[in-house]
Amino acid sequence: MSDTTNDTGMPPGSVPNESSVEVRPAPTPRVSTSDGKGAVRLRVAPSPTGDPHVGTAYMSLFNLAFARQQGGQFVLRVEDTDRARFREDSEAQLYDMLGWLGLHWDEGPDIGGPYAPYRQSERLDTYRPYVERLIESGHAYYCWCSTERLAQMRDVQQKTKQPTGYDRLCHGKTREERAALPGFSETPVVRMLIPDDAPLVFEDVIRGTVSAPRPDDQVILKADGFPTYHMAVVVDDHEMGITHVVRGEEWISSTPKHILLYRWLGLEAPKFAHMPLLRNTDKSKISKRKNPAARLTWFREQGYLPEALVNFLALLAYPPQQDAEGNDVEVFSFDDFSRTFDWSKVNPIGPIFDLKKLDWLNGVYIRSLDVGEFASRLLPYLEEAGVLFGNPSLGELGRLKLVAELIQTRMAHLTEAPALVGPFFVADDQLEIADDARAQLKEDSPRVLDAALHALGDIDDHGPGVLGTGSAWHAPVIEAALREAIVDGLGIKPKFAFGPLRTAVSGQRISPPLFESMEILGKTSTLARLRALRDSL
RNA sequence: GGCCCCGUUGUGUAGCGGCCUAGCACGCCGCCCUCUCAAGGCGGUAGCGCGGGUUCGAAUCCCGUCGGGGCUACCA
Repeated sequence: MSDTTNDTGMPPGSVPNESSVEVRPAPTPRVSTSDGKGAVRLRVAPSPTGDPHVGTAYMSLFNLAFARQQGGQFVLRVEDTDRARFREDSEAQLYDMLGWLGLHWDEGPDIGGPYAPYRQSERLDTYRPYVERLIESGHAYYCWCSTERLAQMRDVQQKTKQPTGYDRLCHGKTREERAALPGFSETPVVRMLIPDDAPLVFEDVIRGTVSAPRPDDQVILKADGFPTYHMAVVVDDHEMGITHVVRGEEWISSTPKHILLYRWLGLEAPKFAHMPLLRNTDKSKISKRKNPAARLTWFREQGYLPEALVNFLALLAYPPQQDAEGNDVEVFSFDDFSRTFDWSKVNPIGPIFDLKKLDWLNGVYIRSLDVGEFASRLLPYLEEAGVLFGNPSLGELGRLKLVAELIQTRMAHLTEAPALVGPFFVADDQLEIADDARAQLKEDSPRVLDAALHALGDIDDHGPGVLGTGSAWHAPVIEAALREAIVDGLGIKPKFAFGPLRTAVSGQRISPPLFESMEILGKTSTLARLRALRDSL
């Protein structure tokens, strides 16, 4: 078992105990230190065809957990063989998101490694000899059929309810012989010649013995000279020394092709683990079209903490951790997950990607952060919303930390911060009173506000220290004064006594605790805001 | 259509022939706490798809059935 440390999915409470709000240093460029000789080697092999997919993070998590447990390596390989769907910025986004999640790879296109290059488009020369060997040994053959003929053929097969599959028109023919027939294309592809006795059963580390459909004569080299996934994955996994192929269940049906390729090439096949597929609410395979959460970037936009997402993902199709007494523990770190990880515990049922538990977990992680750390995580969202700008002053950061303390138990998403924090960073005469807040003011509001103004005016806020510290302007004093004046004095129930004050101070119906808010704002601002609302009635 | 994979409360899971009148977490509902909203505490709701077997005994094993999903590309 590995004792390799990593910084993925920090557990609650393991954050640095830094008491100030700090701005993060720029990430230092990573360089691969892998020697490619780990006990086990796993990889994740996404294709850069758009926004990074949540499934990629899910696969990476399980790959990494096992690799770390075994003291092996985790490789990131970019499968960019589909030139039609290739998206330029996709790769950078992928690095960004996996890095954000703390799912770090030991080798990859960006950091190199002993088996570089890690981008398939840069490995074209690698595949050629393998394809040649297959053609020479008679396991593969050229095919000149045009896409039109292929489509037509499939059409007929489907209409006559025949199994679909290539009809081998080109097999055994020379270019000249084939050219005489219709549906000829100048640039050939190369196809596998699937034998009748192709092995259809294989061992899966999650599912045990699995049988798969009989493949047809799959294309392994495209007309544009790029290998298909099937060819590239087998060659690369072999050349890169991959010991465990972990991928989605959708690949079960093509595994026989890969096994055949390994066999023909005389290579040892890796172990296979087919993970269940994450689902939309309607149980279909999770898709960006049906589910915004299929986009990895969505989680950061929505104010989720990366450690919460990692924790959540580790709970999908996998049981929780257990404590010494055998009780379930749902909140845990990547290291805990990795330490106890076992393929046999993976549930083959495809879990529905339901955000409810993630929302709860996010709250749990938010509450577990040190206040300073919490405040610094708020910064990007506050800047995005225009509550704070560029380089906040020391005073602003100090105030933010005080406010952060009040709102930490009141948030499920970081995106909720601007609404809660905003009132503390707006000029008194710029504070907007929300319509719904104003609407719920009762006819006794003026009396309440007058009483508050009077009672608070008597509190002495002079004294040493910032924010009135050292003065009498403290939440307990403020509360006592207000209760005496309004609850006792006017005989108004607390619930109604403080409503108008809350609205005056925050502009909202719902806000952080009132008296603490007043303390942070200071006497001058508090009175100005109470006065402003009073004057507007 | 064909071939595969899968089937425990709304969701995620535990269960691997008797400890199951099916446990846990989230959600939901109610109560408590309370200056709002949260957080926290306490309690509650809801499930083995269906039908046959095997067995003294089945959520657990077998068969069928129904249901869901995946694949069926010069996409991954």
